[in-house]
This record gives sequence, structure tokens and C-alpha cells, in this order.
Amino acid sequence: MSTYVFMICWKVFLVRVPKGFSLERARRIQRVFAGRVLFRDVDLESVRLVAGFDVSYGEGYAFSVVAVVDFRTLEVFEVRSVRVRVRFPYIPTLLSFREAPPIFKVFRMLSCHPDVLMVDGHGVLHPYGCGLASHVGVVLGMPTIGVAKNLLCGRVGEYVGNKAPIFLDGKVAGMAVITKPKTKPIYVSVGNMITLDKAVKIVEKCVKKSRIPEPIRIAHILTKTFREKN
DNA sequence: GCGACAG
DNA sequence: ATCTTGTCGC
Repeated sequence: MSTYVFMICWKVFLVRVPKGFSLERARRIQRVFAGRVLFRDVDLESVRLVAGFDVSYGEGYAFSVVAVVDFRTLEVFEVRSVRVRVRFPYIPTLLSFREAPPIFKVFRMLSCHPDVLMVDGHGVLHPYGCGLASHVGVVLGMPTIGVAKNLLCGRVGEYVGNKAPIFLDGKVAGMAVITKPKTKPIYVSVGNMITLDKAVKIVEKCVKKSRIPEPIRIAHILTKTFREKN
């Protein structure tokens, strides 16, 4: 690990990053991955299992959890969790370098085969077109959906019903979706191997009582209880 | 140049 | 994300 100075306005991040890290290298990886993102239609009828990922932190460790849910009933099908050392700091636009490793590790522990993965973070709705969801989707070669609770970039368009397109570089890169009346919207974007339209449909079908879709909501709860017992 | 910034 | 009590609202 070595020291790296990262600045955002007046804020200065004096952080520890792995030897060999450089912002230039990270951006190059993101540009390459962004070019490998596929926008492919997914038949909702063929979706049986949806996996949600979430990671919490504490005392130098990352607690990664995956909750696989039955797309029809929204009942938990399989859950896995793992604790790993934190190797990268949180830096806006570089979230994937911090959370993707823990996600890959817990993903490999699954005994079932999810059809779609839901990640808590953006997909192509990212300054370099490669947020956490896309990074994970490209590496695993699987359909992924980015679900974020806050906007990182882009401009919110006009709402039509409960949805508003998010424009980035003149293109619709994501969708703000008010899944529950009187609550903040969630931001959905393509991670990989899916279309924005189907991504939004899957997210909406996974919403139960919370504005957060079940796979991620459950993983979020479990990641904290798991942390407290370790 | 200024401001803003997923988890 | 995490550190934290009570509290306003559906």
C-alpha cells in the first residue's frame, strides 16, 4: 500500500491505495469496460432468480452479502456472506475498485445460478460509463442492473408518471423511479447485458413494501447483522 | 473558473 | 458507508 492524494474541490483525500495504482490506469480500465457493456434485451419470462448485493464496512473489513430472490414470489432463495479486508478507499467515481472484489468473492460462493444481478450503485450512469454495476457485469459476463439511492452525475428530465429519464452526454443513461409515493426516487441504469426498459421493469417487480427492491434491501439488512456478529 | 460527487 | 437519540410521519 502506498499513499495517494486525491482532491475534490477543497476536500483532500490522503488515502492508502494498492501499490501500482494510478488514476490513469483506473480510468483506462473503466473506458475499456465501458466499451464492453452490452445492451441486450432480456425476456422477463426467463428470469427466475434475481441476486442482490450489498457491502457494509467496519474496522478495516468489508462484509459482503448476496441475497438471491425468486423473481415470482420475492422469497429468499439463497444467501451467502463473506468478510474480506478493505483494500481500497471510497473515492467518488472509483467505487467499483473498492466494492467489486468483495462482490466477486461472495458471488463465487453461490451454489445457484442467478439470472440477473442487482448492485447497489450505478451502471452506465457514470462519468466514464462504468459504475460498479457495469464493472461487475462486464467481469462476470452477466446481466446486471445498477440501483442507486443518489445521483452521481447526469441531469434529471421531466417526469412522466413515476419515472424521469436521466440524461448524460445527450443520451438517456438511466431512469429515476419513484417506486413508492412521497419518497425519494431510486436511480436505475443498465449494468450489462440488459436494456434500461427491462432493468426498470425488473426493479419495479422486485419492489414490495420498501422503495428499495427486495434483493438489495434484504442484502442490506443482512450485511449489517452479519457485521455485528463478526 | 465554480460546483458537485454512488457506497 | 459509519458515528448516533429522539422524533416526525405514513
